[in-house]
Amino acid sequence: MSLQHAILVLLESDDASGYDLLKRFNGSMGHFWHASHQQIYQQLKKMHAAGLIDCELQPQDKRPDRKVYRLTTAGREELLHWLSQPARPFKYNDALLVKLFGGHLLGDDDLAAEIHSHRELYEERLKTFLGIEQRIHQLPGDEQARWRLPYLTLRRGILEIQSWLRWADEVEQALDVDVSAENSVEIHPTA
Amino acid sequence: MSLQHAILVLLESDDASGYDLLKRFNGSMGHFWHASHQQIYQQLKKMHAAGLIDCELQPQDKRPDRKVYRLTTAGREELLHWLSQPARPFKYNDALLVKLFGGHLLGDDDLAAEIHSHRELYEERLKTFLGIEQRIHQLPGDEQARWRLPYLTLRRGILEIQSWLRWADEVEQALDVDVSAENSVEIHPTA
DNA sequence: TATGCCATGTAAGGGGTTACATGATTGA
DNA sequence: TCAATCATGTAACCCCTTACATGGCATA
Repeated sequence: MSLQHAILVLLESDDASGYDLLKRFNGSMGHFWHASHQQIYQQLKKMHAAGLIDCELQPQDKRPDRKVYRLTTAGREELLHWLSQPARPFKYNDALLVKLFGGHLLGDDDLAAEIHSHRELYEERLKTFLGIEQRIHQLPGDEQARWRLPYLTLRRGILEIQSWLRWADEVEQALDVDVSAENSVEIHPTA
Repeated sequence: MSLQHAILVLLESDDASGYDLLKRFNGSMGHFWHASHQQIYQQLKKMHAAGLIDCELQPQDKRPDRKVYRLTTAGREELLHWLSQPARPFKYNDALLVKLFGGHLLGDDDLAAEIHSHRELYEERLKTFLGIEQRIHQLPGDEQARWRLPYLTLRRGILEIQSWLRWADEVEQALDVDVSAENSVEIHPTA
């Protein structure tokens, strides 16, 4: 039920098309909310039918038409109502940890390889987030003030990934895998 | 599709009823997998129909009968197959951060109060996890070895919460709310 | 020539949530 | 007496995923 409210939050700060929203879910909101394009288009349809958002068709030449959505009064009220209620605590459902939990059926190096590939994903994301943080720090003071709350959510993303990486270090130590040798197994086989 | 595999992992280490599984999802797996009792019973029915698990009925006096499930060969194969494939990266969908992101529609003290109530949840969980960690540390060496992988998942839970709490400190500083005065507003109003 | 971006959708099916339902025992 | 624990489920609904579908423009 919260994708709706995530969309309302985004539309409150700016009118947008489904495609715009998708990009924002992959961008400024990407570290704490995920949504696929199908989800978004379906949800927009429902919200429009429910009167929470208006739609204006913007024809473009050489491009498909854009349907630009805007909050209605009812949408704004729904958003304020949702904000006034306690947010539901987050539910973790992490397949990687299920795998590790049952990992005695696998070899330690298989587990280490899995951790390693996730690590690469997280390291890349961390770079992106730190880049965004840099850009926010370089904004003039009043602009920075406008980004105060999104900045705090970004900080969550950064601290989260850093903690994940520290955990991955622990795991790799525990699995006792020589990471530095990983790419040279065939060249320098253990004697 | 992964609840199924979480159940397979749990049944691999021990036969269990739906109710047992529920307790384990709230216990040793609680920090990385959540499942409701309806979800579990429905899933068990499907898995039984698919031949992944067997069921034995254990009558009890003064208690409802228990249906105890056990992996079949097909179930074990499915589990091994799933383990051999890369785990899907985790998807964050955190309503609290959506709220903070759109929090300019709310007052800073409302936001701080929300963070505060989540903090209480997390602090309690951290205590529980640290307690479990202590108990694992006090086990004899061979028992400790058996808990090696679940222990690593527990470490993830601990590091995760600690990083959340550090973030909450940052947020509370940024919101500039005097936390120590929170419970004494009526007694000592700001002059 | 192929990939990726722009921009929108539908349809089927699977998964998850909410509400409803039962009923005895034990401890505060 | 009230709530919690033990122990199971059904039914309706909503949400999300997967696959399918279109089609032009720009860049490598």
